[in-house]
Amino acid sequence: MGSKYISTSVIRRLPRYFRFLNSLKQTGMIRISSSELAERMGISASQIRQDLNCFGGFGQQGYGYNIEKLQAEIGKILGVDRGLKTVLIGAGNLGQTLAQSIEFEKRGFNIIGIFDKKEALFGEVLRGLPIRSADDLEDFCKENHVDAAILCIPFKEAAANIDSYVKTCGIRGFWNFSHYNINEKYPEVAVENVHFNDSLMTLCYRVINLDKKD
Amino acid sequence: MGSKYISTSVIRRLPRYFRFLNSLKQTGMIRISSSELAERMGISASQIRQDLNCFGGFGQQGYGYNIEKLQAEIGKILGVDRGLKTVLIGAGNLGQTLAQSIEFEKRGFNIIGIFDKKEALFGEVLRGLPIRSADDLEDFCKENHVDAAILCIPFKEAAANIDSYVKTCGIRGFWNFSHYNINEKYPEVAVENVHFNDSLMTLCYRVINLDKKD
DNA sequence: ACAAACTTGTTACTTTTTTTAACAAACTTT
DNA sequence: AAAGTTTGTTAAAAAAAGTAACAAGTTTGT
Repeated sequence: MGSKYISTSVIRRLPRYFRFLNSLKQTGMIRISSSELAERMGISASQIRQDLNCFGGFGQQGYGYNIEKLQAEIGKILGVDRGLKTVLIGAGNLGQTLAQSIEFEKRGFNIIGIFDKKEALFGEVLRGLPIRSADDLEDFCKENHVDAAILCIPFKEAAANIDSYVKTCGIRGFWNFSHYNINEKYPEVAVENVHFNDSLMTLCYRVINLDKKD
Repeated sequence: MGSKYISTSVIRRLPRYFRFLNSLKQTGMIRISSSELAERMGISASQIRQDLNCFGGFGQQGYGYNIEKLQAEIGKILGVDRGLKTVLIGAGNLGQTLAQSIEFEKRGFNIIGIFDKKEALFGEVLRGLPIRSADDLEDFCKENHVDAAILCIPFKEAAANIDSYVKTCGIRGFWNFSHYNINEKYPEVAVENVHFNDSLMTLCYRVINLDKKD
């Protein structure tokens, strides 16, 4: 199997290709060349060809790329149909909203359990799943293989429980909404951070300093 | 005023310094050297000194940095007390959750208006503010100077209204939860994207390819 | 069937960005 | 006043990202 290391910037462009090709597909277009795709996406043709080349050859000289096939290939690379077994940890305001509004199945995840500390929430149903006690998470993970977790809990909770999540529960991927730095302690797991506060502060800086742009 | 261009990586580290110094402050520590801060944060002392140096000298040779003062300085650089006048556009599931659960005032923003297309929502109160009709946004922006917008609307809505937001409303900063690429059309405004779907797909790829890490 | 026109996969090169190292100058402590 | 710290700053090194170029394979038109 291709075991080549792929740079972060390449990986981060894949979802955009995936989405873009999807919209092209819906217009009925059948094929596209790297240069036309490049122009439409506002990037360079070289970059597209080089990005794709990390994973293999999906086009044909003189023809270009079949849009549907290319999208399918990128989807396969990203693993959007893997249905990774996933638990939502923290069913507060944010956790509930994510559970209700995101199409996890189309992005490679399958939510199989929802957990919270707060007794008042136990039994409430979200996305067809009952909210369970966080105390039952370890047992749940022993009974069900769990690949990933969505972490919608405060920093302190994350810090206190990360050992359990990684070592006992065997979770290998985290969609992390807390500010706890998981990779510092466990560099071997996959982490995608979504740090609202940092993102906001960055935006604030940028608005204030618009004159310094570029 | 310092008009030097600051790289994105530097800016993105500032919020983390800000948060970290805050927690140190709360332990009662008064001063810290770049090398000790570096060790605690898991980065290099060189990098800290160089990052800070982009904005001026906040420490003292032989002494190090006064924690409270340094945090205050970084807060000032980020503009966390600017209270940028901000509207929330889109008060659906996500918009409501953000409005309710994020401390905007502590991150430099001041929410002064909430808008949505959906008539059923008009008048409902969020964060002490009534949800207004999206049709009134332009008028609202003419009466109130608006610096930034939180965009919790679908791609198509964003694409259809971005001209109004930028040109008519004069909004210069976007916290963008849609997939619409604002900077492609308006490179002159500040944008912070939060793309849940892309983030999820990236995580999926990473979990699947954990063996290729590093 | 053949030539002209395209377009990819791939390698090498260039540019930019990011990180690390080093050290004189300045302050603190004893 | 001397010894020990630690910064601000410049320069160098390393890493990453992006661009260009082209041989080889396809398609299209005649």
